Amino acid sequence: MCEFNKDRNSKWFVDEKKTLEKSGRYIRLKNNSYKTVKDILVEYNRAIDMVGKFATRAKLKIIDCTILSVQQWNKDKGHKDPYSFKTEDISITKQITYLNKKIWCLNHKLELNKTPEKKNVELSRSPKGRPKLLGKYDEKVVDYVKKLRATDAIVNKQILIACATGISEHKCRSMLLEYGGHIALHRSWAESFLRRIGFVKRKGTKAARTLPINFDELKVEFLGSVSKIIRENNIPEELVMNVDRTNMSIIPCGNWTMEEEALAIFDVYAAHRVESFINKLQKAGILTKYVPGGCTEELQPLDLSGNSQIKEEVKSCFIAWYAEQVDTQLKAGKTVKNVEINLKLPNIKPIHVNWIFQAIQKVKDQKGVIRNGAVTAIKKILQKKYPEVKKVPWLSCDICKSWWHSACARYTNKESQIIVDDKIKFQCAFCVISQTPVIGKATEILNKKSEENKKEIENILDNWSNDNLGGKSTIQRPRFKQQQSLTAYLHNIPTNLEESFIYKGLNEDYRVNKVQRFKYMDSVKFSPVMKITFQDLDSTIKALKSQGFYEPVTDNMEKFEPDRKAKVIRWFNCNRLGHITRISSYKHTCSNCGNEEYNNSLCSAAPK
DNA sequence: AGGTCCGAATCAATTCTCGC
DNA sequence: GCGAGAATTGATTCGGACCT
Repeated sequence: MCEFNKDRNSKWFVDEKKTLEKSGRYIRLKNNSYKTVKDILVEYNRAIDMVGKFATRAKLKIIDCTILSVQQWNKDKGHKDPYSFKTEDISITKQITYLNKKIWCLNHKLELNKTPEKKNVELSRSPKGRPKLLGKYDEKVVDYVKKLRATDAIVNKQILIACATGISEHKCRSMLLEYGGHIALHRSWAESFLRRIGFVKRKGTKAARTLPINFDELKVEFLGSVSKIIRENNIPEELVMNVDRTNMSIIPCGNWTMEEEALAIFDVYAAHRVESFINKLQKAGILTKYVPGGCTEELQPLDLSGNSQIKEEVKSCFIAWYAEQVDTQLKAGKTVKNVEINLKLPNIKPIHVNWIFQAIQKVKDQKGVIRNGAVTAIKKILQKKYPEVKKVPWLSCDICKSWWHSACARYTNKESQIIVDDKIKFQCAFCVISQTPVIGKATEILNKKSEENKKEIENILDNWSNDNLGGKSTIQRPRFKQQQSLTAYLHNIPTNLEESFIYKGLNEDYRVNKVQRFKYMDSVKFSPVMKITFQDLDSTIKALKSQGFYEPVTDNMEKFEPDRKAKVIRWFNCNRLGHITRISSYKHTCSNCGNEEYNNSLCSAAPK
């Protein structure tokens, strides 16, 4: 707002000194030009700049200046001759009018530049829901994928995984599983990602082949030159040959140098049964065998093993290559949106051939591949014959070598897979019962039922119960170590017992070197397992034998695993061990007499 | 059978709301 | 300010359909 300013630095028209000299109340115009108006306008513009800079959402309007009469002011204050200020009034009115015009212009300008008013303004807040796997790099991947589609490039899950791996490798590789992080980019993640960003599947199309614009000219020229060559050189018709290349058979048909006879197994694809082909194989000393028609998928070992593995290997080669390309380009300073990878055949073909060689080399080293294929074939036939075993993973007992359905062993399919993959020791329920020290002791007790051994039984029971270490505590030798090891492990030791306490207690009977409590890797909490190092082998054996040590059954364990307690189950219907309803095909059996298809309620026999 | 795909269900990780 | 539970949203799993 513009008003008469009494500030002593003001350049406006108030001359305080003179008026104050006379009465201290009167005013008169000191400066009669527009110069001071220009100074005020500079200040207004500075204010507009400041507001625009720091208060972008503020609405600014400059209020115009009211006309003031010097005559009236001085008259009100009791001036003797207020009308002597008439000329000053005319001058000041002109100045104020000029200033107000300028203010009007400024206000009009502010109105035009004003940003449109936003309704329902949202304040920024943290995103809700589960955080994205790639965190802040997710946006980069979104940018890249959208850019790919914008340029009509193919977007699929493999490419997405590859590009996300590449970007992650460049930005923060330590978060990837292969570099010790926690992130593994799987197909399921890729699916979820594409769904999240609103991508749907479309049928891929190829650009239509278009003839060159000058095709007619080219055709005339080409045919003309061919006929010219034939004519000029007198080439007979039968010597005009057309040469082209086509797909090559995977099995080479000549130049083989095998000395001994070999066998090749083919499926009944027509090309494999051409007489000339068979003859060539025979000449090379290779016997042939055809998988019966309609059985290829059951009996072709390659289909059941190698082929899929090769494909997997090639696929992983592609992902690694693509990720590397993205990483390299980002390192070279390109932005995510500018990364371009040449997937055209001339570029990709030679690289692809290398991948195939790599894959074959890798699979070749896996000696079990073909054998597994054959096993799968047998399994398939079995599963057709016995549909109840379909899709149920099996576990082989390390001791008695019997096979158990994972469900019967009370493991989920996932757990079973881990047991198989990690070669974790599996003992069936029967073996666990017969092998555990507890049962061993119990059997020992039962065998001494006679009256004369009563005292001995009490002794065994007393020794067995060890209050100091907790009733459930057991001692075991690590199964992956050799027999001569001086170490043993105490299981189920309450976590409140300190190492020094155990050391002191054990040293009373055995020569112990060191007692060490294990801690969990993730939570750093105390584990109930303690490692004991004895001073000599005699002490070790003595300690182990005292707690019912049993011989290790496998010596190929790669890592220490605590004993898995097998859960023995019995199906209520057939009363057999190790079966559940879904799998059992046995008939109902009476739990009392053991007879099949006999109703318990009608059976009067004593329970067996 | 094995691979692929899809959608529903479920799990997981986070913020928001509300009562104390 | 704290904690329980609701709400929200991303990730993962699972089963069925389909194809070769």
